[in-house]
Amino acid sequence: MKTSPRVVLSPRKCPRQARSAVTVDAIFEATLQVLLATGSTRLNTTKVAERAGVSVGTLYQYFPNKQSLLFAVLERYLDRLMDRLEAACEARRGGAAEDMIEGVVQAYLQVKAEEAAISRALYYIVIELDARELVDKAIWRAERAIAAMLSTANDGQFSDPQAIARVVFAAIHGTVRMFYERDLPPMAGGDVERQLTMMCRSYVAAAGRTP
Amino acid sequence: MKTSPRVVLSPRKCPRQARSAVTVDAIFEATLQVLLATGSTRLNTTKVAERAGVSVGTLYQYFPNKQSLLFAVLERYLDRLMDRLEAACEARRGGAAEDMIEGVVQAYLQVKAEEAAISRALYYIVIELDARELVDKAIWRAERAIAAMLSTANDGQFSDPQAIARVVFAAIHGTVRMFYERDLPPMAGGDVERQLTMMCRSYVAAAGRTP
Amino acid sequence: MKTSPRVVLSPRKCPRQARSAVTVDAIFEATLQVLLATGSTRLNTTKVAERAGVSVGTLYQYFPNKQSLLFAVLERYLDRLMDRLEAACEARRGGAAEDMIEGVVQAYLQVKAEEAAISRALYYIVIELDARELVDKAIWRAERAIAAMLSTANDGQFSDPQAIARVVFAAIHGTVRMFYERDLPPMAGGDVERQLTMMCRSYVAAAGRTP
Amino acid sequence: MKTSPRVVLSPRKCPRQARSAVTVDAIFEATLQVLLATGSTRLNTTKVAERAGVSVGTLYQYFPNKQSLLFAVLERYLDRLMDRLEAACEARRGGAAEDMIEGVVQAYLQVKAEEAAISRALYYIVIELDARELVDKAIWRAERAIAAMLSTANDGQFSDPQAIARVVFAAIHGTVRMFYERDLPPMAGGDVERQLTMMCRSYVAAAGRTP
DNA sequence: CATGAATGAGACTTCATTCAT
DNA sequence: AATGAATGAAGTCTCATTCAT
Repeated sequence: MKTSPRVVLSPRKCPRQARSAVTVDAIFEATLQVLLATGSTRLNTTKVAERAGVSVGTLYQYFPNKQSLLFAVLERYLDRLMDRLEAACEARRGGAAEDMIEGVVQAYLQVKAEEAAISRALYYIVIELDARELVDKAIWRAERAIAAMLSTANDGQFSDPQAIARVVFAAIHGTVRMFYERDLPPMAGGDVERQLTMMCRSYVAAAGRTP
Repeated sequence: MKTSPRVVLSPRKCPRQARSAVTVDAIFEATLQVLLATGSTRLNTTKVAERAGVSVGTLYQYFPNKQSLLFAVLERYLDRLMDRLEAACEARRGGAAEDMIEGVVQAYLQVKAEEAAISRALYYIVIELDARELVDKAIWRAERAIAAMLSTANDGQFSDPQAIARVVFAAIHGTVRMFYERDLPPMAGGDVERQLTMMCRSYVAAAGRTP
Repeated sequence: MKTSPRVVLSPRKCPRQARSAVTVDAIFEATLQVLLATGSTRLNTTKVAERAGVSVGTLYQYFPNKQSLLFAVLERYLDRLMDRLEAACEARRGGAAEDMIEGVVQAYLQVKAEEAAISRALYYIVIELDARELVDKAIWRAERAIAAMLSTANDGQFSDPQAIARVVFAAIHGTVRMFYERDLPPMAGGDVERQLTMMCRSYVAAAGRTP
Repeated sequence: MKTSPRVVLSPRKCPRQARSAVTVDAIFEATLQVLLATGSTRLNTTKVAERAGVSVGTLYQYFPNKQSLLFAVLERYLDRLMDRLEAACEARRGGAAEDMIEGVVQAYLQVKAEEAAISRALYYIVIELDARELVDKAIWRAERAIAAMLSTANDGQFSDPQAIARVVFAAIHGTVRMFYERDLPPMAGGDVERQLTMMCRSYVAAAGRTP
């Protein structure tokens, strides 16, 4: 896929009619399926359209080019992922710092376990589109959510919750990626969680706080 | 007319003459350069051959197909990376556990900083080739090196150094990846290092040890 | 980047629109023309597409690969050839055995004379594709047609018409091939026919029959 | 393989030294092996040289190009085949006409049975090189041998032995090719022979003779 | 709006042949 | 003489995108 010559990444039109929304949804779903079934290299617009039960022409009415499609799919995925993380953080506000962190680890692991394959496949898109901005935006959401949660800790105030959140999220995300990217978690799932939790807890505990 | 191919990943022939070795090296080097200059999606065998100053035919005399070339490049990169990590671990044997870990963090950050771009570009190859085995092998080397180092700690024996090593490496690797994959380290470099160090130190400290 | 192909011989899609049928026909026709004009070794998909007045892409939309194209062309040719032979056999039912055979010889020679060149060119395809099955199917049709005709002989019943048909067809086909494959029939056309007819007549006469 | 621009078909040099003869023989043998093992499309000079245990360069010292190699291989094969047929004819001189013919059928079937695969593979070369002349020469040898044999019949003189020989050989060769080209002779081997013999005997018997 | 046939640039790969060593 | 590394033209096939119906 060629990337250079100034490509439009935003979808062509917002589906106003119900029918359109269904079509777009089908296309999104089809993209993921093709991605999983045939791999990212073999993904092409014709296959996606076929799977979605529409013609290529129709696909191109909703997305001006392949990149915009992938971009939209990625965006939607990240949005939903972060929605869930935010919800998890909100649900845990007001507890003890270490417990809150434990909750985040748990939530993130669970979400990722459910969709390890999709996650992996989409990573290809990130590189292909150089869609780092989109990922950054997602990371910011995650950090903000975690930081906001940490601010409500009932056992002391962090001097820089944002910084803590940043490292905690990096550690969780990175670790999880490392284990789930390999198909067989070489550690029993529970073990990863325990160790990762221990690491984050001890980090949070070590981070300076004013009571 | 082709009749029924077969995808092979191992290189085609070992260069017997001195001339050949030079050629193969040039091809490796060219691959990295093209990868960095044009991105992984734009990489094609013609460009690589051109950059290496040879003809496509020559390239295909050493690698039966594009995949085997990328595979070999990746393998070589990971080998060298792990060589450096192992050296760093060995140089720090026999210290206090937390200090050793600090050293590893430092070393890994340094290595990765030097080649963030290449590292990122190669990650695409991992996905495209589904070369997880190769990555796994590298990870094992890293874990073994760290575990071996931890076993020489002069301030107490870990009950399961392998497990500690695993999580520590995952955290370091994951965190680093997250920050370096975004071109601009959003944290001052020093800050990442400080926080990551703190996290790993506190984890190691928290891990059970028998004096 | 290709990952793992698979050689398919069946056509890719059935033309649904009228336009498609025209295209496919043009491609068939073009294949034969290129075959005759440049020889089988020089035949390539680009030339065929050009001759057919379409782009390579179009060609590949109907045939997944070069082999399937050649296969289809061969199949169509054999089908038509056998259609004509069957018609000739049917038209001669109910005569004297030797006369019927004479008719078959005549018919086959005529058909082949008309398309000696194509026939020769296609033979290369049979070898290249190892499309013996296709040829076998055609031979079976021929044998069945001849045997059925022989069964209607008004001058005695053959004990094994199938066996007679088999040898008769082999002799006719083989002999014809031998003479037409060399561009210049070294025997005056009439002479071949006369001799071949004599051979087949005497064979049929010699074969056991019950009045 | 390109065929047009005036290509030299004769071998580059007649091996004068024993060593050369061995090399050339090895190359011939290797060509057949590669032909059988990988098929005619995949046959290439490098593979042949490898199999023969020499380098491509050496191969090109004996044959100016690929075509001349194939040409030589074919020529040698046909020569040997006809040597055997001639021998068979000579051994049967002076018998009854029908018995002599029976002998030829027998001999030809036996020879071809032994090397059906090679025979088939070489046929490709005939087409690729358009080496009909070579084949014609072989056919002439066969016809001459059979005609000469027929002239010694002790039971009557044929008016045109050459013509009889021509048709008999065409029938035998064509029939045999038809049955052996299909891997599985659909008739029990003995049955082919019996029927073919009957056909040729009755033809020879029917052909005019002066006692 | 939808369809799907058509396009064609461009990617991968092969292989006959040469020539420096 | 022998070797085998290097060449590069040519062939096969893919796929994003357009447009007539």
